[in-house]
Amino acid sequence: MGPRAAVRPRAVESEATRRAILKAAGDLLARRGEEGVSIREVCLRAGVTPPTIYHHFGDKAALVDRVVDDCFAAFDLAFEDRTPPSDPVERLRWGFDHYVEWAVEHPVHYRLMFLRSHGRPTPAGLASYDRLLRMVRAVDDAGRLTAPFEQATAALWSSVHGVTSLVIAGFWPREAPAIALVRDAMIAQLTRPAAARDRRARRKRNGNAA
Amino acid sequence: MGPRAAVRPRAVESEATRRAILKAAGDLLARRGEEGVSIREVCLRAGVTPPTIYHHFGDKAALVDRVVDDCFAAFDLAFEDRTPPSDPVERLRWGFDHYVEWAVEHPVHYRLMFLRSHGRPTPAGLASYDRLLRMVRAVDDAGRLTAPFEQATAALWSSVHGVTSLVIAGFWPREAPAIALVRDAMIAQLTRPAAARDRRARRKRNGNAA
DNA sequence: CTCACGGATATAGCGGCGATATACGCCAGG
DNA sequence: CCTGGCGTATATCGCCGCTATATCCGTGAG
Repeated sequence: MGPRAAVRPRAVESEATRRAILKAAGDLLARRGEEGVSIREVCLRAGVTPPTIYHHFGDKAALVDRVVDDCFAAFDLAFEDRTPPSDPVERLRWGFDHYVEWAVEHPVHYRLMFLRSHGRPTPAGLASYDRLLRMVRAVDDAGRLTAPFEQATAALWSSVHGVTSLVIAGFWPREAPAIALVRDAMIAQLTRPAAARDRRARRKRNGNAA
Repeated sequence: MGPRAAVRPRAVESEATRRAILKAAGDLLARRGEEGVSIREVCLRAGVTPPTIYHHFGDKAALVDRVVDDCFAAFDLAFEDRTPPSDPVERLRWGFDHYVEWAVEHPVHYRLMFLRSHGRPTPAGLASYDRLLRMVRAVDDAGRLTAPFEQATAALWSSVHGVTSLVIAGFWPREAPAIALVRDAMIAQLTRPAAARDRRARRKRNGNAA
């Protein structure tokens, strides 16, 4: 920890190697896409040799899984960095839009996270889903959900995932008007307006809502 | 063309080779999945050598594109083989269910058709989309569409694609109740009930509707 | 302090992949 | 009968994921 650490302990060295591999793989993924990530190329960028990667990660799929974990963390952070509307239904709309926006800006990552064939829910992925669950729970707590809680959550996810996949795959332009149509249709069907007294109370608290 | 063709003309021979390659690639895709289709394996099954494939198709991606064309044809056929409900809105529901059903039974093919990164609309793919367009057009012609025609079509496609992708990817079981929830929510929001006199006329024509 | 242990890394190579330069055989038009 | 060119085969390139084997060196027991 002090300046004397000219010879770092082996565990520290090993962890640094591990990080270098993950960083190289992540950079490669972002720059050259999914096909651009090869063990040999990662080795060149991380300054290691293939057996080191296999020692740390097992195989290429496991390495990619770890990178995908980081993607989920970045995905979560993109929501954490912005302040959502206070109205729970408006928060759903806000989340929908930012979900699509993030995915369009990181199509390679989104594909790895949600479009692969195995669909194993990673811990980081479950944390992301938990954020959605909490958003829908807030609507339910306000008495404004018109469908069973889990089903409504799943339905909203599938809606935003549907439009996102079509944009990512290139079938739709990113400004497709159908995106907002799907968003508003699902929200209109799964939620009900706030009761009049709630709306009055909210206006009093917030001034003008966005 | 006659029985004299003991020595087949070169063009016929070549076309037979082309078909053999496509058949081998299609079988391989269905049996071993997307990763199982390799030029060498196709060669073994079709009884040809690599340059022949490259002569006929250019590269592996083009060969796969041709196979995907056949997938769209099979997809279309799955709808052609069944008789849809006469009510245009019920036909949407019927189409939604059969879309999901077909995709769940052919996940590898669905993935190639709709989940790849390039999303080039092939002629066969456009024909499939045309079927959806006609279904929505029928709703519009009955005066029962609540959104612009193209947007409503796109929104319906994205909804069914969303639930399908999540099932295909393994995030949802194929019997997930949210599937019907999404289906009915989108249809409820994008269509309106038939006018009373239309409903009476339809009942008189059809007896009891399904 | 010594030294065997074992975790971490390197060298070299296997089998398979997509793709191709080159060459050959065989049908078609003269 | 030539002969041009299309369709196919041989052989090979460079890259891939992965691993058997060997080496280095920090570490912990004596």
